[in-house]
Amino acid sequence: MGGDEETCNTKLALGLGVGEYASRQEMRKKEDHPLVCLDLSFALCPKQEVASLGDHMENRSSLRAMDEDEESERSIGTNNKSIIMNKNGLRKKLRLTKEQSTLLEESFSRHSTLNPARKLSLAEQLNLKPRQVEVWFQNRRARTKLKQTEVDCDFWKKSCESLGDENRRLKKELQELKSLNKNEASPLYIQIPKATMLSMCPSCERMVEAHHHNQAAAKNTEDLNVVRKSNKLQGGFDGTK
DNA sequence: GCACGCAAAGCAATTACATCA
DNA sequence: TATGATGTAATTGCTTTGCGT
Repeated sequence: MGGDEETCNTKLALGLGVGEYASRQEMRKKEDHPLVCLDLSFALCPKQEVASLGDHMENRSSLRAMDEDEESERSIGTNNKSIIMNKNGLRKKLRLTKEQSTLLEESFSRHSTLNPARKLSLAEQLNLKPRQVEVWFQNRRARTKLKQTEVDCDFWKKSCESLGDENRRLKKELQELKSLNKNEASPLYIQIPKATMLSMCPSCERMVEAHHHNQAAAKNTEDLNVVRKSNKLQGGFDGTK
């Protein structure tokens, strides 16, 4: 963004936006008695900019977003990369096209993290801002993690249920043996087969014995950490941290 | 070698918009 | 048509990591 535009935005934000910015709900409340001056600040000074200006300029997240927005705002009017606002000055939410989603998914399946070069090239390819590509990957990683958590949760739930069943069965067996022992005083030695239950851990995809579940869980966490570390390393080789 | 500050990147939590039933 | 549920883009605030001084 050019220096002039930046100055303009800042002045508008301080003069008109800060203190006057309202959430959507507040906006709705105010619709009965709209303040004319608000429209200007909404249209020219997005929420995060107002917040960062109002709070503290050292907020790095906001500055990061601002930097990239400023960078891409150079292309305002030339394509659809700019922030689209509706008539109320509220940000219109982007919906990715099927093609964009497909390409992002393909890219994600190859590598779930981005390096700056890949981010830029994807953004260029998809006609999106680099920040939007970055956000998509972040949200995608979160979705993947959530899915995995659900799978893990399901697995442990089932494991818990079958362990309960096994426990009940063994208790019953013990009772039977005890009563048998009372009736027949003979010191008969019965070898009870070790209760073994094999199941597949969804995360590490190992066969684990039921009584080793806790150990497996610990190992599982370890494995995940190793994967995370190696991913980070790979990212590092790609040029990311 | 150690402490410090800074920037970049990632993540969790949350917000807010769009869509659908 | 209004409304609640759901999916997801976007924001915010924090932590971690690497690098220069």
